[in-house]
Amino acid sequence: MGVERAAAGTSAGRKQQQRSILTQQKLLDAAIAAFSTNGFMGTSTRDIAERARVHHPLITYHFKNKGELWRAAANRIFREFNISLVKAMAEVPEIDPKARAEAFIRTYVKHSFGHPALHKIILQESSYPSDRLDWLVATHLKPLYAMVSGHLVKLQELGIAPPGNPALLYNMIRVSAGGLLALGLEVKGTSNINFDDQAQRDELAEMIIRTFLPGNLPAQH
Amino acid sequence: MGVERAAAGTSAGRKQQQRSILTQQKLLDAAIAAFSTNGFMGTSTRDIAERARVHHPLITYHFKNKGELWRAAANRIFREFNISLVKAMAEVPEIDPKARAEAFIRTYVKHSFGHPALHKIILQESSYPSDRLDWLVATHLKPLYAMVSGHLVKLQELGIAPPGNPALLYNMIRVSAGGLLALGLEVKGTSNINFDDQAQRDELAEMIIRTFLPGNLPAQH
DNA sequence: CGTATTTAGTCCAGATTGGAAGGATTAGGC
DNA sequence: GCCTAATCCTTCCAATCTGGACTAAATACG
Repeated sequence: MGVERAAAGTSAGRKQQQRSILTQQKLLDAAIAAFSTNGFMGTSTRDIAERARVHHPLITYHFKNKGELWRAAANRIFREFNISLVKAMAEVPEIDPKARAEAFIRTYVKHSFGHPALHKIILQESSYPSDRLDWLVATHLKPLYAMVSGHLVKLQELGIAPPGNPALLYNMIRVSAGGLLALGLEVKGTSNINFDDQAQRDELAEMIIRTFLPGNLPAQH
Repeated sequence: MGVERAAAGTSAGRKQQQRSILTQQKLLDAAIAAFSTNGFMGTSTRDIAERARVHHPLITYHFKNKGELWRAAANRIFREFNISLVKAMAEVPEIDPKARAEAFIRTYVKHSFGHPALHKIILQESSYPSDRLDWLVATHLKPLYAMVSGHLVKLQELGIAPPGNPALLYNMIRVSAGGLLALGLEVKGTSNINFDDQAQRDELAEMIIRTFLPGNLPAQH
């Protein structure tokens, strides 16, 4: 997994050099930044190379072409997100569904701010049909929803989350965190909110929890 | 107001011809469609002209340049939205704040689906700083928020809307409607939701109301 | 030290860009 | 029904950018 060199299949030869994986990292960082602000079509390989301070034909060398680079970038974004998620969820007791949901939301919000590309890429690709969107949905988005869906329904049954179509609810929560982030610049201009401020980020997380998980766990006995 | 011909200032001459305003309309429609899916930079004037089935130099003639065309498009989007809003609010009794808020949300959702560009344009422009974003915020977004803000605080005081920073709440509501719409293609792929279905749109509106306006009006006496 | 891997440097053929210029056409006012 | 301003069509351009191919130099690994 991870970053794979796309050059000729020389699996028997020497091992990958250090500087190679370094430039790959630089290219991925740059690609994520560029793609998430300008979209796939709006980004040129030259722009990416420039951001990475690397000569642009190296993209071809390391990633075969622009499309593969995009996919590698998306993979990294979601891999990192999944790691965050797994780590956070491991710290919460299995038996308390509300606490788990809260931890999920806090992690989601926190990670989103640290890695805005997570949402921006999705938004960019959602604006028109493409193979990339199909791939994104099939590879990353659908599995994520599948993982969360069951828990969400359970929260609704317990009266913790508001009733209604769970898919709608899931997406409302998602955009409340990620969509707001994507609108960061606009929100900053329109109201007095500035998500550079850690306190305001925390406030958003708590607000989402308060709004979407208003109920309490029924008393045990 | 409205569409203004940007050609040489011949205010004393004849009046605007019918076919002129027709092509302007066609260009505006096409511009809105193009800009909202591909963003300002990702859209070429030729693309717009092609969609409008009009020769591309006519853009220069009617709107001076690409930037002015974008502004005219944005103006039309928001003008139409405001008209929808005013019309809907006129039908709700002034004294019932919850009913007014519900009507606002229903109108917002309904209009968003009929005119997806309203949100897509904002999202497109929010992804990086630009004069266009500044203009959008100052001209349309900030006034809208200023109009709503007071009412929202009142709803919170009445216990109808959840407590917390009203600006955050406002934006959460906004993206729950518009952001979901912008993600339409993705949501369709990920879950079983299809916003082409009127019933699912209504369900979204009701869900937003249920979630963001959970409280009831205190009994009068 | 040799060799496979990685990088630098060049080049390309084509497409696209926003916009200018000038002649043809149409419609509105008289 | 004409005359003229308003509108439209056609053509052109110069600049820039596109993704990617190709070769030679440089570098690090074994």
